[in-house]
Amino acid sequence: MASKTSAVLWFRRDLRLGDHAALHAAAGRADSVLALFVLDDELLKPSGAPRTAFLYGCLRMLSKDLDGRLLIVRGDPATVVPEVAEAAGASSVHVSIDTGPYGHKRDDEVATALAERDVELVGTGSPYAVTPGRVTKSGGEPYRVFTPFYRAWKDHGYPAPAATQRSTVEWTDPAAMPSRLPTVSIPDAPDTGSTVLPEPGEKAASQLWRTFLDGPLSDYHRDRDRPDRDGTTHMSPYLHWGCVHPRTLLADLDARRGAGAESLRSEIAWRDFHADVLWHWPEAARANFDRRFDAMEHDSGEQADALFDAWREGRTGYPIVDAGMRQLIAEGWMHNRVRMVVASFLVKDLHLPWWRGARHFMRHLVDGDLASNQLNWQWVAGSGTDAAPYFRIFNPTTQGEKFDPDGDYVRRYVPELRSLQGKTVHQRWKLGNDAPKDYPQPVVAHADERRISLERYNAISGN
DNA sequence: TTTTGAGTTGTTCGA
DNA sequence: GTCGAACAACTCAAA
Repeated sequence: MASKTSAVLWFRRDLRLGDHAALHAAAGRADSVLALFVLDDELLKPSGAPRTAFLYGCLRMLSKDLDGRLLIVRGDPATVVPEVAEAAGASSVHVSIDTGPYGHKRDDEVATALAERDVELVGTGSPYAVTPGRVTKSGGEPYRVFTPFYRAWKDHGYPAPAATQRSTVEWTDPAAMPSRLPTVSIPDAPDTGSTVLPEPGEKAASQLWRTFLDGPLSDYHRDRDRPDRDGTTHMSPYLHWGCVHPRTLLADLDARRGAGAESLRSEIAWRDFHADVLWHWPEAARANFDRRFDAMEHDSGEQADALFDAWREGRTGYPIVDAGMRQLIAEGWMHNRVRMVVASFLVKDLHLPWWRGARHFMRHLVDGDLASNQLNWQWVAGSGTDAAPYFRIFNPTTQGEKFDPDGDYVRRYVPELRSLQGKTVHQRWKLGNDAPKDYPQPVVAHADERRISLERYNAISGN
């Protein structure tokens, strides 16, 4: 009888057991599979407390689903993954492909280190419906514009969800592993202050998705823009850590008709698009995608820092902006429409560089995702793909009146304005002496700042 | 190579 | 209050 073979399944942004291509690959190749997660300080560094706490929660749920058979080690993956593979007697380490700038480099190093021990690093699937790099123009060039990408993405197609095989997988018991491995237990969640996080894990993701399908989906195309309504999926943190795979969601959407399903499908494609762009242009995580914007004049110094603090803390005197910034701190999440409004305010009204805002978002968002975050910020700033026309500058007051027409969203997050009725929360100038005294005056005048932004844009565009 | 149509999410102004 | 036009020019993608 042949000896038993084993493989390692190294979890990263795929913290689930259902519809897991790398798990299938591992189970198809070996008799037993060791589940591994590596606490990589390098990866966790830019992640703020909310995202780290959510990650630890997801790890706890995953470990529970594995009956505790999840090995957690701390260290540099290029060192510890080969150690674990050797200790497990594995001939292959299986992963979902990571196409991010850091993950890609890390996996190259790990693959090299593994190869020295005759262990293969096998990448199967990715956290995207279509793995970045696969959708190209007919000449093989990557897309820079969403709409043609979206058409090609739909033509390319995405695989159907794979059936769950968890019962047929024999999981290796990490308790039987040598003690010299740098194993740790899941750390206590970092203090997230007053931030209330979503329920972590695969089951929570699945339940939330079912609830969305049965309710808000049919009106998603309308309600997704309304921060005062609960019309969005709230799936972003789960998608980020892979508690659910996007193709699982797409399969449900494809089984339904309607504008809501089509609208959400396109949002999922946006997520794929930004990952694809970052795969082809990794420097877009830090630098302007359109390098002409390198010459854009930004404000700096004490005054600018004070305005940045006002923005961060939600005391700009623009209610929809302040509500959004306070929601970010309260929930580690902000409604998408409001993300655009506060981003536009930072860039076009305060004249601060987009990356200052992007960094703040990454520190506080539970769903903080490098590709989506950085490229959406660049979109607002005008330096990204599909850049907004120069004249598309959000008016924070108009946006508030339009998308929070009854003022419910603002009142939820800005207690100083709770005494105001209806949409008057957006129109304090109408109140005269009745305006709340404990809410700040606008830190800048939008009309003036809009003009300045247009002038600065003209200065770099050669007009 | 040239041409053509189009490009997530908006605002303001004047009739 | 509502509505349509104006707001630059350029790049991208595909025929």
